[in-house]
Amino acid sequence: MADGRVERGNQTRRAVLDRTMSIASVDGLEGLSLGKIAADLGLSKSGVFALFGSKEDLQLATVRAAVDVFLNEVVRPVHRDPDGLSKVWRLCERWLDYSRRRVFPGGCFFYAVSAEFDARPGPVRDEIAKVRSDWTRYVERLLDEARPAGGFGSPEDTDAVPQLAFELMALMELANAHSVLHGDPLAYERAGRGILGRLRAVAAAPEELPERPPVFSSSS
Amino acid sequence: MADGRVERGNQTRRAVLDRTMSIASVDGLEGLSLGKIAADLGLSKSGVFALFGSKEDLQLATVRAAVDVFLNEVVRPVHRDPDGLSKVWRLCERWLDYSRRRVFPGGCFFYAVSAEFDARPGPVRDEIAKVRSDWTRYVERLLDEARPAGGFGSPEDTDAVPQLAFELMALMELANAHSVLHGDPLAYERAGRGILGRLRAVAAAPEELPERPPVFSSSS
DNA sequence: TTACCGAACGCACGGTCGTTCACTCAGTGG
DNA sequence: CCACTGAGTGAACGACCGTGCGTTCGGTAA
Repeated sequence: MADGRVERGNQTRRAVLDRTMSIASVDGLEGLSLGKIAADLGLSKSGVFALFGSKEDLQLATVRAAVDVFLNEVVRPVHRDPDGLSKVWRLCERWLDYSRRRVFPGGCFFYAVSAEFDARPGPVRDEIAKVRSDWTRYVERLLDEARPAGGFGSPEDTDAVPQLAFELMALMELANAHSVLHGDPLAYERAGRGILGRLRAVAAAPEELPERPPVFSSSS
Repeated sequence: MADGRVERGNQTRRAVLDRTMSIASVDGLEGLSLGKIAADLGLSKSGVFALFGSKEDLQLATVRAAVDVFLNEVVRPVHRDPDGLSKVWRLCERWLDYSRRRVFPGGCFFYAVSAEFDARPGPVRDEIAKVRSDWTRYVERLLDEARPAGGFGSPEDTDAVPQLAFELMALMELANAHSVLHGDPLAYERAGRGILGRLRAVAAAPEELPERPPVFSSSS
């Protein structure tokens, strides 16, 4: 089996999700409208509906599709790099670039939908919370793996890694928020500077990290 | 003139805005519904509509009302304190407490509506952007005023203040986001620790700042 | 008293929303 | 060949949306 009927369905689903990811990053997952999507893609409203079963299922599918994009854009490019704080820095660089390049037109997809659903119980919020936990744990794991290589924090300070992960993620997210709201690319430079500052402060070999982040805002 | 008729209108307006601020911090400004609000307050839909002129005007009025709450909760309590990094720290403490106490049930009002409107042009987004700029400038001003007192950064490093303001705000906002999404008060401790770390790193007299933030997550 | 003003109401409007249902049609598996 | 399945259609549904209009009522000012 596989080709023909079901494959056509998968392609349509993919096309729908490409649209909904873009829309949701700007207008939120609640801003998705079956009618609008159908009109955009030249389909019938009921056809789009039937492909996903319900609006909530469409929202969940959109979140999962965005995870896949995020993994391709941010996580996988550095996944095989050698452990160390340089790898953490490259991951952060990828993240800032993912936001800066507007892979999703509204900036980071997960920033938008987290803020939208963070206080609204339900399956969508649960999925978003799970995705964010996974991301947090991944950053912490990379920092943990950098410990023997770069060495930072005293071994008994078990909170150094989550604390540092928290600070890095905070800088990345505000860069996204500030840049999208004010259209100011300088925010990415500030975040990069802050991240490098934190990483160099704990690094056993700071010279392996750049002194300054790449410049995105040409003021000349 | 003044009393009687128009005063009654002002009281109703205040009651409406109290509701809309709460709703918007959870469901967003787009989640406001004239019908719902009217039903909640025992008014007619058209009555609520007439009080504000349009839904967009209601959204704008809600943002401005939230600014007033924010000023009362965060800014004014420390406004007369003596300049210095201690004042900056107290401001950050007030902010974290404002988020933690859920002055707005969905956490920080401006975090919610910024993420909602950051990529959606229009008067509401412009108002939100202006409010955030004002807040940023206030933090930077306090840091600037702390310079002669506490002294930090070389005088020619004109970017030290905005950079530090960016990092402090990033930590505060992620604390709010993480706490609302995951119900985890530990985030406030992490933010406080990060903020104190940054402030103590630049302070001429670090002993005037606490070593650790107050503990909010009782794990015992 | 008379004239006016703003709050608040009731009603109806045009539109959009998510969802349902019966249906066609084409590819799949026995 | 036949039975079946899933993609996609089209019309209709009930609910809710923001908005406009005409009106009522009570407080204000001449």
